Amino acid sequence: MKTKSRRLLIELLLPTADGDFVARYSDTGLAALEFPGTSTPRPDSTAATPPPEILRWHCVTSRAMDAALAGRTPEELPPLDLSTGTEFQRHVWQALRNIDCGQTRSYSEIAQTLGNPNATHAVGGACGANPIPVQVPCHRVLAAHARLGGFSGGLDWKRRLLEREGIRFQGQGPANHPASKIS
DNA sequence: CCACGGTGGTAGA
DNA sequence: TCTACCACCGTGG
Repeated sequence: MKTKSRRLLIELLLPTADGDFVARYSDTGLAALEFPGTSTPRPDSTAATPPPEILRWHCVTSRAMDAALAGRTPEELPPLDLSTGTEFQRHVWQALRNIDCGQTRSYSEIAQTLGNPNATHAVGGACGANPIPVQVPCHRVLAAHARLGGFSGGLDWKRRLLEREGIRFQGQGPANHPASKIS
């Protein structure tokens, strides 16, 4: 394996009802997804014609986004290239993928799943480093007591995604709530 | 080594 | 309910 030949990053515009996302592909699959307005305003075209395979993946990604943004589980996903993260991060991302649509987990629950019950804060960091938001559902991770918690892409997006899935959450009270727990 | 987070929990105001 | 602080962890400088 020497030099990871994944420098091949092709950017493609991904129009949705919620705006134009930008998808980036490596030679092994979808490597990143960016919310509308954030970064790369133009996918650019200098990169000649993308390989047919990538165009096919992009098609799948497009359908997957339409479904996800509508609060449904995509029927098919393109191969995901999550090789960029550290091992810990990849474990977290994998755990995120195990959360079904409409369900949630807390940062500490994810930490427990990884067998590292005290790495809750680190889990938050890994979620923030998630290169493929929406499809790798980092938005389904809430803080303790179903509090909203944070979100790299902006809390407005997190709320929207959760609402589309019919998920209920507490107002983002900045403080903790020792009382009334949800069992 | 140090500082910083998408945290969690406690203790006081 | 909100702020202040501490404990814990993985990352990056």
